[in-house]
Amino acid sequence: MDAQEKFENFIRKKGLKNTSERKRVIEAVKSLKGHFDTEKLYSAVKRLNKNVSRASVYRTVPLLAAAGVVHESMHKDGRTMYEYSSDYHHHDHMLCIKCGRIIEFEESGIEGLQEKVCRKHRFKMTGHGLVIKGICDKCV
Amino acid sequence: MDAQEKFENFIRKKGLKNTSERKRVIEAVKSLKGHFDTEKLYSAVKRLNKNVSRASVYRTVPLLAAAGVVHESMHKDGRTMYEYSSDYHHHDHMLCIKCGRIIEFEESGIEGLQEKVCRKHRFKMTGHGLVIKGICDKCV
DNA sequence: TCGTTAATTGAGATTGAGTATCAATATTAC
DNA sequence: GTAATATTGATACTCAATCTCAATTAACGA
Ligand SMILES: [Mn+2]
Ligand SMILES: [Mn+2]
Ligand SMILES: [Zn+2]
Ligand SMILES: [Zn+2]
Repeated sequence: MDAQEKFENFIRKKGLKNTSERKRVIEAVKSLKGHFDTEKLYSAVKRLNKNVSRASVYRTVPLLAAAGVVHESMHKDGRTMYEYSSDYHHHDHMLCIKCGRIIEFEESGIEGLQEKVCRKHRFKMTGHGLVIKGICDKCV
Repeated sequence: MDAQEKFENFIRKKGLKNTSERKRVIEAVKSLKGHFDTEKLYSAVKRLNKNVSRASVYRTVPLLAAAGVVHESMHKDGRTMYEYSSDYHHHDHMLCIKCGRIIEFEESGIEGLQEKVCRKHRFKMTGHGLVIKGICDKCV
């Protein structure tokens, strides 16, 4: 499903309004490759000559996350990083403390053990994030 | 090893100075139970009638982390949370999105799989953090 | 103990990401 | 089209975190 369409469904279900500003923010999201924070998204909006205020960009991001158009991926330098993927499926991240490179990985064994731990604590998981910090092979 | 002693060794190795302000910050760390951010630590310093400026408290925290006196545990509301433990051993966290409760857990299977993934990517892990978000048993 | 050197401190200014305000405007349902 | 309501944007504001720099202090060797 297309991002605009996905967001439209969400908006309708919530009784919100599908404004041109929100559409323009989604265009900017699509133009970005990789991981980004809200400030970077705001820059992308301006770069595309879309006129959306900083306030509205900041207000739109949580909606995009709730709609599943973007995914909160990790924290870097105290900022929440997001990522867009048309066909998202879950993964975790390694973060190189020297060059800042982000490596994505999947490990179903870890996912399974997380669920086991949650059952043990009667904890209803809604999301999780694993970040491994260290030094990547290019920085040794 | 005591926290003061541990920090002293670190300070000496780095050629820094063991000031009374730094000692007072460590006293404040010891007075805190559980997880805290830097602002909360600064409050604790004041509560103990220790006179250390905000700037120095903020400057000291990264040193404490580097010395292993405190451990960076997770991000909550965009803030880095730390924790002190005289006999620290690694654990991960569940965070209840309703009440804010933090549950600690250990799962050696996950630790092992992380190492496996790192070997696969030739990544030299220096640290990691897993946060599971969801709803705790008291909030169902 | 004294003096030299470099690290550290603190008060206050500054930065900057993120939020609040509120009148003007746009969207939706009917 | 109209009414009801959500949204926008310019701007002011908040507040954690950092920077500045003169004054202070720890460390160390003579
Ligand atoms: Mn990713
Ligand atoms: Mn903990
Ligand atoms: Zn690297
Ligand atoms: Zn709870």
